[in-house]
Amino acid sequence: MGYRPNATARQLRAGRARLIGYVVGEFAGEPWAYLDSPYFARLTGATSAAALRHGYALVMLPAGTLQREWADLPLEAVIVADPVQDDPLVEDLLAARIPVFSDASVAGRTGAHWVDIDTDAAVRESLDHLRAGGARRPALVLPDSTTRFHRETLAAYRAWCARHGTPERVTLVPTPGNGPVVRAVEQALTADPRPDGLFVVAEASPPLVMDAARRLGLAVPADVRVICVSEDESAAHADPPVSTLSLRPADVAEEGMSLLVSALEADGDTPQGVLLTARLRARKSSMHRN
Amino acid sequence: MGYRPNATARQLRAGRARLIGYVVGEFAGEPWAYLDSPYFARLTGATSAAALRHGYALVMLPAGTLQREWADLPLEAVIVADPVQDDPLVEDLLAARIPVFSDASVAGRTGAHWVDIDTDAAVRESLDHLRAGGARRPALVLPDSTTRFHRETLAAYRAWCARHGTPERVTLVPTPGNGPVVRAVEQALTADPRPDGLFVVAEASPPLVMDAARRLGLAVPADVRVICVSEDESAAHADPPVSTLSLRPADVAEEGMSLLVSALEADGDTPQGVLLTARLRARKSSMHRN
DNA sequence: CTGAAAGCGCTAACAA
DNA sequence: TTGTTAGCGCTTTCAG
Repeated sequence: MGYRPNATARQLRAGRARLIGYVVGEFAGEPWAYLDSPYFARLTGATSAAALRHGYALVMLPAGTLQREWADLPLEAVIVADPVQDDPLVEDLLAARIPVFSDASVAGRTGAHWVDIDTDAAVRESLDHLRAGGARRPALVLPDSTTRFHRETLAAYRAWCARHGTPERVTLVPTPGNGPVVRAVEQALTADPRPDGLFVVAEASPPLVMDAARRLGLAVPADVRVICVSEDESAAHADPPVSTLSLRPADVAEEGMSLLVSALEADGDTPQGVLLTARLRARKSSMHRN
Repeated sequence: MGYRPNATARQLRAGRARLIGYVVGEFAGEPWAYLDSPYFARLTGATSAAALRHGYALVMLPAGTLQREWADLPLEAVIVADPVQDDPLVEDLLAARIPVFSDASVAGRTGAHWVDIDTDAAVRESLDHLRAGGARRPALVLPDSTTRFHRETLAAYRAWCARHGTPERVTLVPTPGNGPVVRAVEQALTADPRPDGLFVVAEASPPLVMDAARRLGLAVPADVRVICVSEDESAAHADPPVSTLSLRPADVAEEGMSLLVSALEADGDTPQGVLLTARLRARKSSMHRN
């Protein structure tokens, strides 16, 4: 017959709603713009998938809001992807004794768990790769953001430059979006002396980065070797194919959810974390032999 | 003091959980791949935003699953974005008496509401625009999918060709992704006689479509005028800037959520729907004067 | 105006 | 085995 048990009543009885909140700390200005980023799109999808597989459903929350604005949702935990520095949301959540899952910036705090990328190793590998391709003066194009990954990327880049006795060439991108990033790339490539390597951390469509170099009359990789931090599949189809550093959103989601679920299930307040290694996909844009 | 009311108990008392499910009917093979599409990314974000604004939270559900797989979620309604033809999920939901919100393919069914794009008008406007730019033999690059929009696009294209006495030139793209679409574009552009207009409905990075034409030695728009159905912001920055037909995901989400909420609140079983007009953004890739 | 009680729909424990 | 009951935490109603 057509009987369907009442899910809410079961949840009340069980004492758990099997619901996990998901917020992105970045892009506070445009609360949902983060889905336009291939990285966050993948991360969000993979997180949903992993949650479902563990028997939890994911509730999408708008970036830049506080716990009190959706306090009437029975969330067992909240995932805060890429929080900004001293994110008030993280504090709010922790104060409300709601388990938080985020990146390494919450490491050590009670009720907080995390997964993150080994930024230092990733930046070092990328810059070493550019150097191996002949780039002696690699420039960095970085979003002007206080995300842990971006802060650490800048620090790692500076350390690398110091180690190699190379002056730093950093162009900050004020806002997300293809337009601003392309302008920053052009700016970086027209500096004097011109960089012979480019590490584009700000998210942009890789074909557009190639277009920018072409417009300036620069050959990639002969004149400038390029690596983009990107999950955008179009990198492989660009002309030339663009080397990418993948932050492995699918694996981050997978590993993170396993950790979160065991923490929830074990009722563990003991903070735990996992560190993953980024993956460099070398393509033609960075491979050059003199 | 630190008292926090139990959300589940309140929901049980209130008899409503203020939770709405969200599934995409397409991409059944890769349940979460839809977020890689700028269209669905926007649609998903905007739907979340609109839901929250109306006091509902959105729960992400994997494409290609059935109601029974997440039956223990207290969903007041489920949004099925772009269902495939005779989608079993829609039937499943309707049978379980869960209100469904989807596209025009569910129009008229009890407990179902919808919002959709006027496909016929959109296709006609696009092809007329290509023709006004001098394209006498426009070709169509279409995903091999049974979504209502894709079915109706094909029908509208055929009707337009018949009306103008032009033979049909249709290239079907077997699977989503930049690679397959770019190959289909190349195939379409190397047909004999070569088309002088291209309506790319399959989602691809617009700069890559320009790259494909360039590789074949074709000038855009002089040799071939191009319109892409795309929400990808990179279209505006491509070389040349690519004309796009926007399916207005943000407005679809907005209008749809208003309708859904009033249906839920009014307890209305009477089917209702809204039809929106797509927006053509003419850029250089389609503007040519002989 | 303050306080007690009923009941939302379920499940787990217990009684028959 | 099958049937009854208590109680999850809240809100609303009703009594004091």
